[in-house]
Amino acid sequence: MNPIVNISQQFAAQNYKLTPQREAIVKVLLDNEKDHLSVEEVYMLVKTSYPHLGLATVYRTLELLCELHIVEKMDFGDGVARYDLRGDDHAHMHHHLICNVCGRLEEIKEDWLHDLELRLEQEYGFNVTDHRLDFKGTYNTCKRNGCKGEKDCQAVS
Amino acid sequence: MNPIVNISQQFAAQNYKLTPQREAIVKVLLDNEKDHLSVEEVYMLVKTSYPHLGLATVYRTLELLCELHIVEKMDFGDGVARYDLRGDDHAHMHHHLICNVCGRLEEIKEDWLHDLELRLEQEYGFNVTDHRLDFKGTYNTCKRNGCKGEKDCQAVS
DNA sequence: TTATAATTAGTAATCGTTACGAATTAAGCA
DNA sequence: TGCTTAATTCGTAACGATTACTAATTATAA
Repeated sequence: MNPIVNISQQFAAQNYKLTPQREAIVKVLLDNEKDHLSVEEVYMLVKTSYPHLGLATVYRTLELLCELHIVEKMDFGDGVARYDLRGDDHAHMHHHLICNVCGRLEEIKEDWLHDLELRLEQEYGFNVTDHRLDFKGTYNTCKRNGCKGEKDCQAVS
Repeated sequence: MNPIVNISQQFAAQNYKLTPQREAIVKVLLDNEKDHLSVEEVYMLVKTSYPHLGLATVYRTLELLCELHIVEKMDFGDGVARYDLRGDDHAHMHHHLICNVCGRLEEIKEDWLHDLELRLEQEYGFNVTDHRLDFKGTYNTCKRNGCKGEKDCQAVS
């Protein structure tokens, strides 16, 4: 199905309207599905198709999309929130590799935590609804061309 | 070894001084080893033993401790940075369970990611220097007593 | 059309964090 | 001991991301 139509229906189902502003924002997200855009980035991109749109609307819309589980808010500790369209499927198959050298961010869409989550249920009595798994490190290919060295003290444990 | 002495040596090794202010902050961290204190919390706590200490000093000291790998900065997406003393050992055995109902935060000190990190090295050519693994969910014991329901849209993927 | 509610725009306020300049303390050396 | 220099601290101003607020606009429904 046309993703815009699909999202429009999700809006309607919760008594929200897909206004032109909201649609423009959703389109930016769809056009940049591979990225994890910050609010500022969405704002810049959306301005090309909807110049008068306000920053606050971007914030509000992303929050709404988040509430509707259409996008996912994430925080890589760089001081800005980032948003990503959330496929219907891979809620639990969504991990990140963040390169210390070039800053590149790769997504891994495999379910690596299923067994661990079973174990949490059984051993800890903890029922997982959401998780987050990020790795920081260096690509071997990056190491070769002028490594800037590891940045200290990132807000990722 | 006395942890303060140990830390004092780590300071000296990098040509930093363990001033009374810094020592007071380290003591707060040692006294609350189980918690993940925010800057504000450290600030409040340290004021009982060192009333004149300034907030900026807390920020600067925690940053320094982070640089020396004595503490670890982390971000649970609640808008404030949190800090935790970093045992010499469990750099890779440090995961979190965050309860949706009561907000309780439990630490898991087992190395659950070793195999995955090997796989990243081999399959992705990615050498992990740091990682982060947080689970959100509910404790079964919590569910029974007045569940507040799942909070939407936390900045944890 | 008119009344009501939802949405938007623009901007002020908030809040965590960082930067800055002056004051204080410590260290090195004559 | 005094003097010089560097490190550290303090208080606060500045900053940047986000949120809150008010007026204006748009849609909805009687």
